[in-house]
Amino acid sequence: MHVRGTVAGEVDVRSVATSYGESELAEVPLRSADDAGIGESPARGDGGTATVADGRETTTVTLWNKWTESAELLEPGMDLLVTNAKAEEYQGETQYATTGDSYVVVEPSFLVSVTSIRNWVECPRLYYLNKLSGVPLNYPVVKGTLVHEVFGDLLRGRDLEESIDARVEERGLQLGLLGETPDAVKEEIRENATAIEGWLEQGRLTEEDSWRSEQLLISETFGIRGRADAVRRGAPVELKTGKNLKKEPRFKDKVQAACYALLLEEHGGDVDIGTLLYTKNSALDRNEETGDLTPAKEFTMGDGLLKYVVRLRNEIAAMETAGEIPTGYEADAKCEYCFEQDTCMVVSGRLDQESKAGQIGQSLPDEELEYFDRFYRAIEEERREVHREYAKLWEQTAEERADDDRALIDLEFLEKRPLEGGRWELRARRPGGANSKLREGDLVLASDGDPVRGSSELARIERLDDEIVLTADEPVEVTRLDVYPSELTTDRLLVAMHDALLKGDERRKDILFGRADSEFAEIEETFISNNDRQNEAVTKAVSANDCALIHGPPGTGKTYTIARAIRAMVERGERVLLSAFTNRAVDNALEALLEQLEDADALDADRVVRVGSESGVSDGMEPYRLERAGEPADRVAELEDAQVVAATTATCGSRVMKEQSFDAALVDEAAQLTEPGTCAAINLAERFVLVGDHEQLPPVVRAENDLTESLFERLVDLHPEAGVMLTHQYRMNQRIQAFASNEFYDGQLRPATPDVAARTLDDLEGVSRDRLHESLQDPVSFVDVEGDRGQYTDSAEAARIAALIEAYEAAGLERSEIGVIAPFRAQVSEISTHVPDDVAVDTVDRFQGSSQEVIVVSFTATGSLEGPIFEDYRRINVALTRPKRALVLVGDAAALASDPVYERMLEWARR
DNA sequence: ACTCTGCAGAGAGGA
Repeated sequence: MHVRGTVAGEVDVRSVATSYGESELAEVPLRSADDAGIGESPARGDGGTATVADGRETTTVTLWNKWTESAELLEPGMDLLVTNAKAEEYQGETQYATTGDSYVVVEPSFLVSVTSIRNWVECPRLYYLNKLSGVPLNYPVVKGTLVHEVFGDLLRGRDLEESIDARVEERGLQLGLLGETPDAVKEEIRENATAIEGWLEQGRLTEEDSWRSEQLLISETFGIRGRADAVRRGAPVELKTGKNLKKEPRFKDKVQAACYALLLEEHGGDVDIGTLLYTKNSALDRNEETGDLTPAKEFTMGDGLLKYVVRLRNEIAAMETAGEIPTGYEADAKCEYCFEQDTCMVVSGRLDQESKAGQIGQSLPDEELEYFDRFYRAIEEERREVHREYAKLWEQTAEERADDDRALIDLEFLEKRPLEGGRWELRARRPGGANSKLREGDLVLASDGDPVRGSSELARIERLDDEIVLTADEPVEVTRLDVYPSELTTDRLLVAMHDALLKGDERRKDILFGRADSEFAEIEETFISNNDRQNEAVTKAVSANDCALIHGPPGTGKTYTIARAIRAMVERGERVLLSAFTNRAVDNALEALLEQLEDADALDADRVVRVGSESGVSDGMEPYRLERAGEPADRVAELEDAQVVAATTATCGSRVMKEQSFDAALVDEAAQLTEPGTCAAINLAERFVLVGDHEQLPPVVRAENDLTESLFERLVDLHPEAGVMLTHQYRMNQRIQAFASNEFYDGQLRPATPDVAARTLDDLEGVSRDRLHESLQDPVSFVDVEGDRGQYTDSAEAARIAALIEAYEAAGLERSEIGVIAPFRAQVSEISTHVPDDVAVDTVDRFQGSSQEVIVVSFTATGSLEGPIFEDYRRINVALTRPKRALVLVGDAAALASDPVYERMLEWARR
């Protein structure tokens, strides 16, 4: 029986005399988890789980012997799972205890990766450093990855030479940055691969092996996840590119294999053999002791090792839950043999952390230490949220996942087709109307219906229509797709923050912490002659020695201003990075820049490069996209000769981009970026320019924390000397802009020209306002609809909106000139069923950054305006500033009048 | 209570 609950008090660890001698035990007071009884862990097919106490009772679980080590880690409030526990009656109360078959798992919903455990067993500090500073681009690692890829290909039956050629080609850019030539790399891989091939041949001679490569495994019981290099007859095989002439595998390698064994056990396996393949071992390296010729070392995994691995995992989970930083004393590793010793000492010294290796150098100033602490915590909170997403894979039913738009379920599997190179193409049909946040190009968990316990594979969505096309390493009979929760972004945020504080130069930090003002060079040049503020913005951007901050309200020409500034920098011979959070914003800014450069004949378009994935980059910018595959020298030349490089901030944190440096970084939509996110871009440049509007929507974060304020917003207050606000807008009729201007911009926003101020629907060809009902003839109107009281949908509003669209069409408008904005996604789909397809209907959040001739806003609130979505007034600012010529607000007047800001909006709309 | 974009991935190795 499995016992699961929350630690309810202090844990008592002591020794007792038993018939077997002296034993250690820990008594853990356990309370049932929030809504379930103790022990009510997720139902599993084997019937091994039972409810052991009802309601919120507290009981005691006794952990024996080695498990007391995990008990010492427990703090009240942590979750605990004990598998195969036995029940005992004690003074009329049911208590529980571990048995010889038990595992004790601390915070089981915290998913620890196998790599983390492998690093941790070497030294907990190594685990921490790896997380904090990432692994830079280096040849041994790239080579290791290549050998693994070739190994996978061999298992899938691909020809060796073909595989090597293809895999080396794919990594052209990385190899180029490392200064490697394809021939030399191929030769090295061939050496490693020969060992693999020979060993595989041996296996084939003796028996029929069943293989799986690169299997993604998640364990809800042990709280571990990872990707096994290969699985042979249910047992893990780990590939190592290095050499090991000892008789035994390295301990950390054994631990790694044991992790996969645990994961496989949960998937129905029962294995006690692990294989390590040291591919640099060759016949020439005959082991003196054993006469070993083969690169493979098999070892038997005892129960003890598997339990040890779970205890290691518990150490990580407990430390992360408690928010502690490891010191290295947790392990008995010797620092003098450690490759990371210097880094470890420097980090310890700079961050004033206790460390076994000792400290070097001066500690950062207190305010920087405090900043580090705050953001470290915030980023780790985000990571916990990603872990919660994982937990939902098994905590929620397929239907709940589908309702949350996190999964596509009940797909009809159509076919699997082998692709060149050993991969597979999978096809499935989805039932009509099914919706999800999955998009083409996304990485997903493709499963046969159960992504955790069933067979699942990491796959890429190639096409997403009624028919879905996927590519994957193995042929899963896919009937369900789940969003794959990735920690990549969190990892990169942490590294960006680390780099900003520990690698950033002092002058930059003086600016970030407000200890110095930004300085500007003298420039006598007019860049934009018809808009003083834009000209001032470009001047500041170009002349800043440190930073410039451009505040651009809706329609004020932010993107044009950026493009003009970059052109000026390029003309001065500088190398410039152009970045933003979203791919769309990067592509928009890049498009504007290309127009500028073309007009000015300023730069060969060949020297503009867009870095990003094929699915992220828009079709229009695809010609500028840097291809990663190819001849190394060519790939690297294309990147390094580029005078302008455009990439999202997430990509700026990639290993390839971190090798690049720039004179200036320009970040668009900077108010939508977290501080560490912004740092990922500006870390790469000598000086930076942030462009944005903190009166529009803030960064998207999962947890409520310090990440919600952008660096842009903080610096705007800190550095008035660096700021410029654009005030002339080129989008809205004067009547439309009035409310936003007064409410959000102190009345400073004004039409750039009389034409803009006076623009109405009548200016559009074939459109006449006279054909509209009188109540819609003003540029701003309000339609009072008493809603249907639905929480997130309102069909009364939706029906009314459909009628409004017909009215606008009757007045001569094209459907594509009309946009409908609603606060909730549910209402967006409700409206979509009422209006024709070519009318753009979307959430406020997704409308940010675009505009339309006519905008209809559906407030979707009846009676009152309660709910977090209405609390952030920046959202109405975005909604109301999208139209050029006409704005229609649809909603319940009584509800809107219940909030002062919305009430003022109502007065303005009704005039 | 809601909004929701990025990322190839996790692990690759050196005494």
